[in-house]
Amino acid sequence: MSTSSSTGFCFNFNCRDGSEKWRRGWPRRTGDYAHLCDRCASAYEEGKFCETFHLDASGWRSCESCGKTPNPAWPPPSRLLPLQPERMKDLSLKALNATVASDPEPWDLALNLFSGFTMPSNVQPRLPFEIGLLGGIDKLRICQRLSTASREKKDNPIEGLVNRKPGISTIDSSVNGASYKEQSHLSINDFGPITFPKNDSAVVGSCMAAISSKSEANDTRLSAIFSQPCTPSVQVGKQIWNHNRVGSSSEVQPHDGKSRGDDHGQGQLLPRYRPQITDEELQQISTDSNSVITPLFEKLLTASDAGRIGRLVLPKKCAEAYFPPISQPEGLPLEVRDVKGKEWVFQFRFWPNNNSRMYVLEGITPCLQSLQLQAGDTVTFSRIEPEGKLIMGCRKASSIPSFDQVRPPSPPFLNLGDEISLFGNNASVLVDDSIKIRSGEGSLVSGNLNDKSRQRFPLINQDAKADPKSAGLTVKSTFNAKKMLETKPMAHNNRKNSTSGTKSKRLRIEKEDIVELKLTWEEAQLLMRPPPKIAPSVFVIERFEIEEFEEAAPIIGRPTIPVVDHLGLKSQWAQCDECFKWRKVPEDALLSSRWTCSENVWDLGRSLCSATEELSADQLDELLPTISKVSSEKNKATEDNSDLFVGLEGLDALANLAIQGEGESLPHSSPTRTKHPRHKPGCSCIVCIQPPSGKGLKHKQSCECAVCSSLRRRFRTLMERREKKQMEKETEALQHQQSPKQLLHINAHPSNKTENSDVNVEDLVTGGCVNEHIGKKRTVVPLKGQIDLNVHPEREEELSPGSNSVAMKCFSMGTTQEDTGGQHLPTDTAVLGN
DNA sequence: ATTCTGCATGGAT
DNA sequence: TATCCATGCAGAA
Repeated sequence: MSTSSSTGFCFNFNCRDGSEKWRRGWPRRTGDYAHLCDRCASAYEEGKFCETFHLDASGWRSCESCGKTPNPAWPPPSRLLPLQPERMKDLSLKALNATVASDPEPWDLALNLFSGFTMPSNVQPRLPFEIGLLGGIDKLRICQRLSTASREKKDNPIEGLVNRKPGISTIDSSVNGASYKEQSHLSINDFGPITFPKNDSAVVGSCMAAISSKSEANDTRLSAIFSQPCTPSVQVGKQIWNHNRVGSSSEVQPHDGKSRGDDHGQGQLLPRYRPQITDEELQQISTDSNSVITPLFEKLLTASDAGRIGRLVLPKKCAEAYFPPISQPEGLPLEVRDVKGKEWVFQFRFWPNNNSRMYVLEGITPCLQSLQLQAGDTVTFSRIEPEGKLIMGCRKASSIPSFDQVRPPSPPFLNLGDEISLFGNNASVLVDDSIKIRSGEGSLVSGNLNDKSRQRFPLINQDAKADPKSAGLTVKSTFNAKKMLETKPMAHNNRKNSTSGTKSKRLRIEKEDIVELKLTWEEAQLLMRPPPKIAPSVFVIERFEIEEFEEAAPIIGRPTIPVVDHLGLKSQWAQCDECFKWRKVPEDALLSSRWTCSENVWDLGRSLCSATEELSADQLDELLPTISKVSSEKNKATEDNSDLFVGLEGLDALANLAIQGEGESLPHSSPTRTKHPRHKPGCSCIVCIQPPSGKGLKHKQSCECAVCSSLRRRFRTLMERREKKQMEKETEALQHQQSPKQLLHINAHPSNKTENSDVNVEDLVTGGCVNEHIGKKRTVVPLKGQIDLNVHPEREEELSPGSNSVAMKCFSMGTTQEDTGGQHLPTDTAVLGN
């Protein structure tokens, strides 16, 4: 075997050794040869590839350790792959072998050719299809399957291939000590593509595994699951469905008289149920090196699935294909082991539904909670051999491509309902008529021209730095991210994802799996900073000045208070998140959303919280008259809230605070104060995943998830504020004594002429915005335009009217200060020190 | 009042 | 149109 020199990884995906010296493996369709590391090349040459996933052998090879069959799906060692004559005497697949190619790429070809299904390149799917090896009373099914297959072959060339020559195979296998010799028919029920390794010696690649039996009944159902590679990583598993749980042969018969797996001529499982288990997940599932794992199917958890009802709706085809047949609605207990090795017993049952069945797994809540799964996550069902046990794996939503990635490509101009994803920040913007984003040069026109309170705005990662390079928080990069995502074909074509309806939105939101930082459009505006040294062009639409950045998009950073001193020098005041002292920073300083004195690199003398504040009390009062008042009001309310939870501890209290915050985030006077659907069983929002009864999924004290981190931060802020209560009261008293002062209009930047606000800047960024929501219980002016990411899209018009342009302009932010009446107040009025 | 249960409904495909 | 399935919902517990 020759060696070649190139960089990269071993073609054995499960090896992936990096090397510069490669040995030649199997010939590829390109005419080239797969390059293998020494170890794999040796294994290849010796035909030691195995279908068993050996944990201790870094891949699917070294079958010396178990003596099992070569991996049929592995890119075949074309000359050396031994057959398994005992198992596969005749599978009538030679015709197939002549049709499909041998190396990995033809798999892809076959995928596209046969099913039109393209796997994402970033996953290593195990796409099983089922070959039923039927005997006994299943002969009836044979006819049905063949019939079905015949109907389908015109649509599925590969099945046509199979059925063109319906093989009857004699299978001699030994499973769990039982030996069976069966005649078998091949029938592909699911996952149409089927290819088999070509053998240069014109021998069919060993392909079949998975012999199952049903010992009590005459029904012997043999099936093989083949994992289908789309990359050089190819793995195969076998399904041995042991029907021992099936109590009687009466249950063998499907309810509708059709064969199991017969789906009325629509023989394939939907792509969204195809398992896309990664090697890592397989490793997680696998308990020992000799275990054989067959991914069966997976399901994205819906709100209903993950809710407290504890019912997981199973895809009908999957349930009928991979779970034991049931004839009574009561179903059967089903033993399942989760990836942690914990054993569970679910009730596998069905409900009659529209002359059909709806299969569910009942009692999954404890398991889901144990795995910390929620809506948007994915559960996978696999079978592990030789135990034949069902294994339930999981994939957190954060580890799979975002829903956003499955959105179909859209033209450069975003349309209503389009969503922008802030790359890497779990942030999203629902684009509606309140925001138009121009593509192309990445320019942004921000403005709310005729809003109907449909604003939604990014969930800002509080830890995101203002630096656009690190945070990717500019709208420009956002859009680029979207475009990037659009270019990625996504195979996980969940039906919900392709819709823009209520459910899909809700699900998408739930999947976001992040703390719900509600931001109004105004708040978001405050967080936006013009790019340094870029002057926007300003135009006026309906009296509103709109800034447009042709060259660069604004970035998002910490709001500050711009000031101009008596010398005309501009600077900003920024408040430390830790000590709440105000520090002066340069005019063009861009601060992270969370900023502390330690980051005050411009004034090292005040780079510690212990350093005294530059401003005297009077100066501070002058700087922050309105803020103090607002703050005190908030604190007053916050204090009330905190008292409510004084008896609670830790995250329970935090969760309750969050619940309070959510509940109070919208005008409580309005019957539609929350746009969240009723918190009912099935709801998996942050509120509902904290069961009121105290049971269920809880975040541990040590939990560092985004939710908990944010809640802790909020709680800390809350407590700190409480300690400052006395000081705030004094300030408030002072405020009352003072005649109304000129409002201090805060803007994110002196040049930002879009809007002003008398909001407490700190609240916006330090998590105080949530405190503010808590405090809203006591405030008068509703947070018009408040963005509730749980908002019901179709009820958005129910939000209080007038939250559009006026809210956009006024930034009342829950204050009771005088309304600007929609009049534009130039930022330039926010001058301090003059 | 809450949870459980079984089925119905309706949107999506 | 038929089917699937996510979720609603009413009655029971």
